[in-house]
Amino acid sequence: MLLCYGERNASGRPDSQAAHRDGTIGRPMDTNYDPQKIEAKWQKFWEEQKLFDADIAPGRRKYYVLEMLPYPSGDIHMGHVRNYSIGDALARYMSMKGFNVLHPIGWDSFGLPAENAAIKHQRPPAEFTFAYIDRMRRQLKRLGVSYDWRREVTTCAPEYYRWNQWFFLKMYERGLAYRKKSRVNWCPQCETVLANEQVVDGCCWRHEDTPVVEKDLEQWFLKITDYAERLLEDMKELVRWPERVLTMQQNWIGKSKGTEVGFSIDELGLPLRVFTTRVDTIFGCTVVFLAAEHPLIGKLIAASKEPEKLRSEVERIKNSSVHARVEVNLEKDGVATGFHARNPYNGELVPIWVANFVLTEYGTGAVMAVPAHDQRDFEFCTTFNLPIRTVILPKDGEPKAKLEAAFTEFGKLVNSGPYTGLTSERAIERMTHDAEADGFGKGTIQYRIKDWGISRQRYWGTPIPMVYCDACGVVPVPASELPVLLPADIKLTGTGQSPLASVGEFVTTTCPKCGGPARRETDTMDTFVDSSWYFYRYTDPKTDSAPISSEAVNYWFPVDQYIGGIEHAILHLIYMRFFTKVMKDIGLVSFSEPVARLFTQGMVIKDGSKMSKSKGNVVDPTAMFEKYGADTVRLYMLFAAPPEKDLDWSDTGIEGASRFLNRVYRTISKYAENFGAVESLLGKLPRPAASPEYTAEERNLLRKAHQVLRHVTKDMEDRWHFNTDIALTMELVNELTEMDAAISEGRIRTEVLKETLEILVLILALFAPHIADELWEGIGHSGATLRVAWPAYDPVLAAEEELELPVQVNGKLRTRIRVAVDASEDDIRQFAVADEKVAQYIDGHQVVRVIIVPQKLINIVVK
RNA sequence: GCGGGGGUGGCGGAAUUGGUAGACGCAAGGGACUUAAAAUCCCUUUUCCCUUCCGGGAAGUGAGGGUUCGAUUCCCUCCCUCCGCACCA
Repeated sequence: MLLCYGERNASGRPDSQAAHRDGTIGRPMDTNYDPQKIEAKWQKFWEEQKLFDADIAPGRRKYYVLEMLPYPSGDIHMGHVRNYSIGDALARYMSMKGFNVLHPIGWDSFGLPAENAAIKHQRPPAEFTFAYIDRMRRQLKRLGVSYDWRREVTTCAPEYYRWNQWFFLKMYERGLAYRKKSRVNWCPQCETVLANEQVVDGCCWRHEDTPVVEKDLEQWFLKITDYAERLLEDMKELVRWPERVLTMQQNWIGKSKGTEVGFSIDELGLPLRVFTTRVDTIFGCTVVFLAAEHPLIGKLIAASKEPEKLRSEVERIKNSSVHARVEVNLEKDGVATGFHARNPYNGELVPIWVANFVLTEYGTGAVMAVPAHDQRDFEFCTTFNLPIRTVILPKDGEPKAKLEAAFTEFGKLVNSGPYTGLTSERAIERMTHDAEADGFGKGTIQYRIKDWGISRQRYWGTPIPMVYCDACGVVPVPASELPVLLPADIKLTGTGQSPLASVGEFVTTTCPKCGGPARRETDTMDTFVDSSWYFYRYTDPKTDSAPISSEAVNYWFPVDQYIGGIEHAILHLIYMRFFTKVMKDIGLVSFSEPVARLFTQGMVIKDGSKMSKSKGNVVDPTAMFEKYGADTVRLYMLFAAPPEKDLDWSDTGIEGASRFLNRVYRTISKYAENFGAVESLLGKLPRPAASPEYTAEERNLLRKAHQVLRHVTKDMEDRWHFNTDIALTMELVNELTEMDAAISEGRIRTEVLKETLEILVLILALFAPHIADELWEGIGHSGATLRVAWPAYDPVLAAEEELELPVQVNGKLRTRIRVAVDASEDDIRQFAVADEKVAQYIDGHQVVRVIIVPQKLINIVVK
């Protein structure tokens, strides 16, 4: 039925694909749409053509599309399919626009699930991991995403993780990696430590029902706090990031400006510093609170008249303190220490209490309590009958006779010695200044963010490249000796001990400094280290003299578009920014922010909740590929909702997507005869002078086609509402169906039909690339659509000639009139008033005003 | 409590700068084709009301108010819902 490439070659046109050895390329279209056959055919062709291989091409505009790399859990899920379908539509569009597109993928392949599976089945984690990677790679290839597979990065490979170790050593050199004993969050399920970012509502981020417990352990930390200010400051560059993500990061960093004030413990003559953002309220301070873990507590107990009693009381507070809490609202609790603190502003002595809501890690671990102007202090002092003194009045208003809650707003100072009468704003300034002048305090900035604890007592991660020597202490492994390899033979027990500690040949080593006997560090790194820089490695995954190659990074960076789930808003996306800043400081890169634009897609949900094994509502993508083909699954993913919103999976919805592709296939295969010799005018702007006069029917068809092309082009540039792009593509197919008679009877010339079908196929190439390539071949072209330049729409053809304008009388729609696009306002007015229906509504009334909005509507106002 | 989304037919969703509300798809109902079924094609489908088939009217985008010739869109008050943060001094 269709042309053969043989025929066309006979006419003298070159066609490299006709000789393709496979034998399926260049054959006529089948009558029926067979996605399995078509998708296999084109995936093979793409691979053989090295269609997605991207190389540095100086002078050519590049575009780096990045999607979050998957953890190899064994099977891809619908969230991946959605993420990668969005990325692929963009990558393909940018390729067709002529950009040199880098579109890589890799595996976030260290981590707990593989280790847990390994313990269960008594097989090495590497075995699971590599088997799963193979399986998921096949699944992703089945999806047909335009990845440059030569650039695949696997984070658990020594060639990759050695550079994690290298970064660690660089940070250690600069004092950014350090070890300290600290209270850590421990997940009894994971049998390891969690970063603060990984604790959600007091529970583990992976085990929502498992409360985190606390342990004191020697841990390695990365000093992200040194970068807190820059992480905030550089957000100015992130203009193309979702506001939501920036806000979440801002809250996480939690900058607050305040004053540190030196109180002193009167009985012991010890200094006691507190941090406050409201130094203007300090004359209302009636108590000082300590956290139960405050470093001075020991001394207080020792000096106490009743040390045992105080010790047990403090122990009680510790147990009820905010650390252990899982539920949201904790009763205020505390105990008086019997000691007193002297307020340096007025010399007053106030009692020192230990309170359960005071955090050790924030500020100085001690706070001045101003019950009249802080709600928490108010609640505490009310409970324990401590004095409350008002020192701030509302700027315009009387104080309440009886306080029912703290007045926490700014106001005017009273009862505040020399500062009485000042506004809060002025007082904060003056009082901080005076403290600095007198040396008992200073203005400071506090951050909520804490250093990033990266030690994990697990096996399947990057070994931390440090050595403990009895003579030299803690010694870094020299960079020349990297990687410190993860031993392959190991028995995993899951007891909570670092598994590496039981591997004698790993632990026993010599000191790099003195050559004496030494032990290796047996903790491994948090896997978020791996994902903090993997997207640099893609640009030159084989380079082995440095983590990155400057030439490659300079060409490909920044990442033009990063696409992934919102769940990484503060974890991965803040670590990644931190790493880049460190890389800048050590001279590896010249910029501060790696990602120019971020897009966070919505989740795929079913029956109202996120797909999960426990809920039993998981839809397996590979089963869908088998049933409908990858193109249908992609099309449905993009059609069912705009990409930033959650997407409801519907079994009948995907049927609709499948029906549509079948319909497109049928429609095109029906018309696509004899196209070989015909040249369309697509993309030729302006149309050549000799181009044909179109009939009304031809104009209608071309108008619709170019309007759809216009919409899709504009949408791809910014808005990404693929659902509307696909809806319009459906409208175009509907239009073709409606014009079936005109086409069959030859009233639409072949070049017009061909142009329309070309537009249809090239748009489809973004969302359903396999069928698009098949149809592209079917209508007389050769090769992949990816190599076809994205066609420019013709604004003249897309323009409407006649409009249907709604006519309103007093804002109510009464009729519609058809007018030429260029009709004058006078003409339109006359038309409208002359209309029979309109006349009914204005008869007997006075026309007050006639509003004509060009191209939009007419509104006649009557009285 | 604070911060940020969102609320449109039976369902997913359109309406991009204030200008025809419900595009497109799903589901449902009816019809054609078929021995039959599947597939496909055609028609109907916001609600209510009037009407003898033609056709016509009113209401309608969470609720109430405001601005405007005109509001899903802008402003105010409130309700619901989702997400993030949450004793951070």
